[in-house]
Amino acid sequence: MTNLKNLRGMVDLLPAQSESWQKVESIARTHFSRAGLKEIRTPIIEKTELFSRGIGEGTDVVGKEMYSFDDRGGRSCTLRPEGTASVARSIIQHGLLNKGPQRLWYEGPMFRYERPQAGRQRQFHQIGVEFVGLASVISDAEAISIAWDFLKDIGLKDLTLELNSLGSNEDRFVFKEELKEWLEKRFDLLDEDSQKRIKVNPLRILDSKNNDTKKLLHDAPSLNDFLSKESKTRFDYLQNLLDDLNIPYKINYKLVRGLDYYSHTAFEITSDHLGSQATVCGGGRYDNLISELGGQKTPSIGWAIGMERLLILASDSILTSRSPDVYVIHRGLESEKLALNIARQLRSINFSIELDYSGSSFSKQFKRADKSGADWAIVIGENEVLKGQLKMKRLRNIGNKDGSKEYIFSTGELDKLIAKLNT
RNA sequence: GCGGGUGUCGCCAAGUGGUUAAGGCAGCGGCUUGUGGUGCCGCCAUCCGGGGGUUCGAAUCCCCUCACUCGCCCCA
Repeated sequence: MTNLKNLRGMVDLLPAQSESWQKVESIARTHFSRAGLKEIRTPIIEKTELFSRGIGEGTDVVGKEMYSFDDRGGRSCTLRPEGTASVARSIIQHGLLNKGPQRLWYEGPMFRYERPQAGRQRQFHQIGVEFVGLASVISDAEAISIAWDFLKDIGLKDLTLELNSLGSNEDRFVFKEELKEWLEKRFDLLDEDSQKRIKVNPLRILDSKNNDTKKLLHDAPSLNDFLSKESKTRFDYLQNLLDDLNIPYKINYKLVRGLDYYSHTAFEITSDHLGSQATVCGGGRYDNLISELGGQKTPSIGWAIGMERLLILASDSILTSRSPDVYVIHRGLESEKLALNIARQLRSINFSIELDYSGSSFSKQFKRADKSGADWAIVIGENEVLKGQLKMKRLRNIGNKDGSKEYIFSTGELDKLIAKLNT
């Protein structure tokens, strides 16, 4: 087993966890379908160009985190590092906007070549929502509220919604020049990373984690002061709507986010229980992405939640795994046939049944039955077969009304056994 | 790409130069030739991430390497 191990940062999802994932996914689906969203599934590999153009050449994701390779035809391909660009591409390609605005969700693996650490893997999973072709502030509020309510429903506590407005392209352009000038005057005081960023992406210096730079930035021009009247009104109205929905938020003027396509609304939902990678959900408005990729100008907003991070935070009720309803114990050839048959019949009416395969002693089988967590054991041995009977035993005391632990049914009256199971 | 930490059975874990590598959990078998959750007994690493070296002798010291992990950057 020395060579054949998983690639770094690629994680197996083992049976012990898959049930929790399914629960989360099922809750997500409920939320999405209530909100009238439709699912979209796109390939996990795209032309490299889609991401470099869509996400932005200057971003970390494109600059150093993409899983890119040439296929046998010499085309440069990339494992998707995020979902939005693919969704945008698909919408343009299939002319979906001719049918009106698209309200979509997606789920699946994403790939980023980074050093793995807590809450970060190279293959990770996002579940995301995109409202494409919607410009109104209500759509921002709606998108945010879907994320917020979903996370709350999963049982996450101590979440913070951080909110900012990046303004329009024009706002940002003016601000960027101003900021650049301000920073250049203080070039020597900046940390190395930030010095490099001045030319490429000065906005990103704003959320530098370097303490000295942070201090310095206290007096830097704020993007907020450069927002046009329209942008400001927009931002104010969004806050207004969130207030109405009783969704608490914290304005964070330094929140810029690492993908180029955002404008106006940008937000993150964070938790202090995640260690260093605090963001569980991130998103924003991307009014220029679709046109950037060759479509019509199409205002849009979306977000993505990291499944792995979500599951780190999920409540115990999501994480506990389900036991079978009934454990079937049997010994002997005839019993085996009957056991298989009974299991099948009970399964057909939606009971979950675990059948013992060991052929070991009853005592052993009972121990296993107990460990399985099942409430009931059905015991089928030679005596039972001879008498045409089934013995059913209660393994746990929950809801034991009549005080009895053992029940005997004839094989002909399975309905009585089922009635007992339902008590 | 750059820092810090760790690497002994499926999981947890003792052992820090002296040769049979504790223990617990899980697993398997038995006590109990048909009845559970307790208890008791037995089995379960010729090997200590890998490769070199030092030594009479190493899991324990040195070197290299790999993997995992936490953090930086950035993000989900």
